Amino acid sequence: MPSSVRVRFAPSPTGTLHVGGARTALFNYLFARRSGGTFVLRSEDTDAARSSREFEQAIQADLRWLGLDWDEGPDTGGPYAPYRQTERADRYALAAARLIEIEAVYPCYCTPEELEAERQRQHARGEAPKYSGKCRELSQARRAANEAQGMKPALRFAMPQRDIYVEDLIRGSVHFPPGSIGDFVVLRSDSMPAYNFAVVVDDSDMEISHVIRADEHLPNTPRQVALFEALELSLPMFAHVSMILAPDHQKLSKRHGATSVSEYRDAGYLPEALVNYLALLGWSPGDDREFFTLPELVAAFSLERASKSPAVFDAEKLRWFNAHYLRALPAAERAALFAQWAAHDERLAQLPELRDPIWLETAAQALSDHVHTLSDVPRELASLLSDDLPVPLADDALRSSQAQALLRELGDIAAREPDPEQFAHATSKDALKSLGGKHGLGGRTLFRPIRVAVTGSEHGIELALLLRLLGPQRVARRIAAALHTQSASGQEPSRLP
RNA sequence: GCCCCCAUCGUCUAGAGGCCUAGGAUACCGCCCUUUCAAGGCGGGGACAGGGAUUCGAAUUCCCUUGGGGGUACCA
Repeated sequence: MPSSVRVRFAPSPTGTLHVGGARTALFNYLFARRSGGTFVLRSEDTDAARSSREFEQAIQADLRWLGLDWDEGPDTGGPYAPYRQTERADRYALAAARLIEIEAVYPCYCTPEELEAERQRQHARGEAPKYSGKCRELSQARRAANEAQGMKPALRFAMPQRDIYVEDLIRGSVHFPPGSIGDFVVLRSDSMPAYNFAVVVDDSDMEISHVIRADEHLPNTPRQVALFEALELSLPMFAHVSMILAPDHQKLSKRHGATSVSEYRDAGYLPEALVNYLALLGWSPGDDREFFTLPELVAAFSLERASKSPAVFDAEKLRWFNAHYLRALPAAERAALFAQWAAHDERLAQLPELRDPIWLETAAQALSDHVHTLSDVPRELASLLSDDLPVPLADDALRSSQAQALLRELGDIAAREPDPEQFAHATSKDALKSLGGKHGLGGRTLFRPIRVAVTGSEHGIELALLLRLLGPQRVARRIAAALHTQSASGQEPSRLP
């Protein structure tokens, strides 16, 4: 049997791509690629008030950034075009006509206000808020009268009163008892299809074999199943993956911080980190592997290993993945990214170092263990290079006469060797050690005063590398300033114990 | 309210009746490495929601309770 797997990701372009949507898209993509099937992108844009082409474009850009490409879609076209619901009105009209013909639907003249009032009443009485079905029994005369008045009815599906079973690949057989679902709208009064109807028509038209979507759609599925059956269409397989929750176990929303893919891109996350992290939310490979490229995910993926329980989005772990991928980047690639991010920062944009590829590669290498996201880059570079940032401390480390003598000599070297290469050579690790030997300093008593003098901080990257990145002029300036600050603080030089 | 789903360390998860004194990752803590901070290595604390039932034996099967989430729209 030719396994023609066809799956779809069907976002509604009413916002940017959410991490939850990205994960759903990823699972669909992986399933399609794994099985040699087709990945379809469909735009569910029937909510005219909230949908826009801008969002549609933005979602596509985010998917591409993640590395997820689709075989058929609104932009690429395909044998089942169009892939935008607003362009498929004729398909819905056809299916609606069929439903009218078999009397599976009826016109409903209730206004939104009436429906809302009805829900209120049901709520007050402690009943399940579902449509009463009152328009179901309207006489032909009544309907004709309403039409004559110019009332535009919605088309409502008469939900069959029987058991419905949804066979779910992840959850097994799910049973919905008769009477638990009210009649729902299929075609709105403006002739736009409602979600449950459009989905069924499209999934059938596009010969979707597997519907892989988030758990929140499971309660909708019996409606869709009823529609499939009323239209005598063959059912796709369903797979409802667990939802992604915020740390407070609520639905992930803006108030929890970044939720959209573009926010993570703008915050300096790498797509491979986000993909890797998202893949492991609600799915596991079954072994202890944790790092996966997209092709490796394709090879490892299966729906059987998708988990049923909801997953909390852990921004810390995503950061950890990102730091890992940043460190693993080839040096030249990392340097280019660092330069790109540094260029956004006005403090850094003018610095000549940022146009020196060798310098950049050295800096990117030195800083790579200190950077979790690319947005850390400007801050790290600025604290390295900006002249107004680190104020040299009057520090214990600078108090000893040996340390001050050492710094004076290092300052002389910096003044004497204006050429960066020569200076780097003169301040290599070995050179520093022998310099320290001359002054009776070694280990921390050697490195700490230099570090404090040139950065104002006790912590940072390896010292020889630091001096090389700062260059002779800065080093000379900062040592002079540090010695000045130290003597101005009124502390007499003291001998080391 | 009603319907549906879910339930292992704080978090992501492994675990398909004996391999579990419950494994890995993250986060946290300690040690090592080291000129410091990181990174890395090693180690530590930390979980089967509760109660019944089935079974020689249950994290694993069944039922109930509790808790969490979702749905109940002319949103998707």
